[in-house]
This record gives sequence, structure tokens and C-alpha cells, in this order.
Amino acid sequence: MKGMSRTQGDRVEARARKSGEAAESLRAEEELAREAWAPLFELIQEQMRQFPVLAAEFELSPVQAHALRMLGYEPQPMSALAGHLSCDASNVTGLVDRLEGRGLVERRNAEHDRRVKLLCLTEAGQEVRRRLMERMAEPPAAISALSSAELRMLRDVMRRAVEKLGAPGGKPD
Amino acid sequence: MKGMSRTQGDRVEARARKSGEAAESLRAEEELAREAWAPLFELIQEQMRQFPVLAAEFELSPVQAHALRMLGYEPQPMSALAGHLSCDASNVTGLVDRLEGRGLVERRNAEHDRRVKLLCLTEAGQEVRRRLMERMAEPPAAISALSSAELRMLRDVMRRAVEKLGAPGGKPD
DNA sequence: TATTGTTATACTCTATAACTATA
DNA sequence: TATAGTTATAGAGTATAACAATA
Repeated sequence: MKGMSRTQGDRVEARARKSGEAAESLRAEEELAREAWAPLFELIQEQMRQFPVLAAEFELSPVQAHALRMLGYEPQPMSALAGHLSCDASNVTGLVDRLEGRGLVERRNAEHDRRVKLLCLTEAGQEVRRRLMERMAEPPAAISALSSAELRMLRDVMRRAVEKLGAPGGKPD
Repeated sequence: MKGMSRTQGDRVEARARKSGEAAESLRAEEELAREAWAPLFELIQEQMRQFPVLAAEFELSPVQAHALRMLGYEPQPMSALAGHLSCDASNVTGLVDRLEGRGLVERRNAEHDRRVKLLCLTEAGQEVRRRLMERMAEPPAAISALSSAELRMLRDVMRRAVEKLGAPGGKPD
């Protein structure tokens, strides 16, 4: 079912360009994107599986780890954190309660709007976050086993990819 | 507390004694791997954030989607699914209860060991899984916006990377 | 005795809806 | 009236421990 070698896709594309068949070339490129995405997705699935374990190294749930990561910049309202986590604002109350209970986060009143509470990391929170980020920056074995040339290509291509990711809907807040 | 990074230091030092250039080259390659990993990790975080939305398109929780994906091959015991999901076996009972309640999965008794229950997808389950897998195969905008040359490089490098991922601890079951 | 799956319990994450205090 | 955050409630995911049936 899937044994077809796809290096021949290159030839198809070249032929399509020459004969001006844009539609065929487009399909070939879509197929190419799928082929590139497939192994990437496998790695992502593996990382999704491992992330709870990584967070647990710091006695954090996956969501707590994600939240800590997002709170590393300037103080932000609860609602902003809810946006980052793609969850309802009501959940952030309990989440922040627990982080605050552990002394990692503080609620501060915003002076421009007394409804708003700004979330800041405590010193302890900053320290945990620093170690967490350092740990997350460690590449998995699958990546670090690549050659220097492969790593350079991967880095350059992925940097271009995530540039495009930041562009369309992305307000960094 | 004082001997914390001793083993690592010893390795670096030993290499440095052999050849200072080799140690420096090693650090450079580690740094390169980190640089390649960083944008990859950003994409992974974004996909982790989006996965619940994708699963919800099929009225599945993230874990249910993951389980359905894992049950696409031959019938397997509950314990195997627990392994795939990296969770305790006790959780699989409720998870399978819900999937079975929706008619997507069946429990079957294994004849070789009457303690074991084998999980199989129903026809409805196979259909949902097929559509789910098709949806997951769609590359995100950040990837499909890359050029053909970039896609080819990405595909080839990532294929080599996940080959190495399958090798070390990987029993596919 | 050891293992497979279940049940009981507790905690976290998540959504919806109703509420408060501001604006 | 609308918005930011809270509370109440319900369902799902997760771990631990105790248990039944089977090996």
C-alpha cells in the first residue's frame, strides 16, 4: 500500500513545470509537504507522549509547565494566560491557585483596571522556569544523532517555517 | 551538592586532554543540535496546543484520538494500550468504556489467556480512525508554505531522524 | 505467587453557566 | 451593558491502592 518511493515525485514536478501544467505541479508540492510532515508528526507525537514525564521532573502537570513557560515575560492578565493555553478563563483560576499555593506565581492588581489581575512569577517561579526551559531546550536523541550538515539544513528550514508561523495570526502579547 | 556536574566535566576534560579541538567540535555540534531543536520545539508546542481542537473535530478527547490511532493495527490487550498511552492500566478501563459506549471499540476475550481482553476497532471505529488519520496527515501552514527544495530537505532529514527514533528502545508491538 | 483487568479514591484539567465587581 | 475573574457543577484524564479471576 505505501511502498512507493517518492523520489520520483521530483521528476513529475519538473515535467509539469516544463509543460506548464501548474495544477499538477501544485499537487506534487502538496504531496511533498505531506511527505515532509509525516516524519515530523511522528516526532511530535513522541514528544507529546514524553512531555508529561518531562514536566513531572519538576513536579508540574503538563499544563502547569506550559503556563510557567508562558509567564516568563512581562506580567499578564489571567485572560491572556487562558488564551495561551486555549482554555476557558474559569480554569485559569484553579490553575493559578495551585501555582500560587506552591509559591511560583503571584496575582497583582492592575492599577489601570481594577477588575484585572496580573500574573507574575515569583523568584522561585523564575528559577523553576529557568531550569524547565533549559531542560526543554535539550534536543531528543533522534535530533542530536544527526550530522552537522543535516542539523544546519534542519535549523535553517525550520527557522523559516516558524517565521511563517508567527506571521499570520500571531500576536506575541 | 558540590559534585553535581562531575561526570559530565570528566568526559569533557578527558576529550580535551586528547585533543582540545575535538572537545570544541563536540560542543559546537551540541550547540547546533540545540539550534535545530529550538524552532522544531516551537512547532511542536503549537501542535500540542492545537491537537485537542483537531480531536474535537471528531468529538474525541485528545487521549481518545491517540488511542484510536494506536488501535488501528491488530487487536491488542488493554495493557498494550496503556503502554502506548504511557498511563496506568487502571485508566484504560474507563477510556475503553467510553469508546465502547460510542460503538468505536470492542473488547474480545483472548483464547490463549482468559485474563486478557483484546481491543478491536468496530467498523465505525475504523471509519472514524481513517478520517482522523487523514486529517492529521495534513501539514500545517508553516510547513506547506515552504518551497519544494526546502520540503525535500526537511523530508529527507526528518526521515533519517525518525529512523533513529525507532531503533533504540522501539518495540512497535 | 504473579499478572490482567477492574474498582475505589483523590486530584487535575476542561467546559458551561451563573455570579461579583468593576468598567 | 459588557468585561475580568470567580464559583459551582459535571465529565474526562491521571496515579495509587486494593481486589477478583486467572495463570
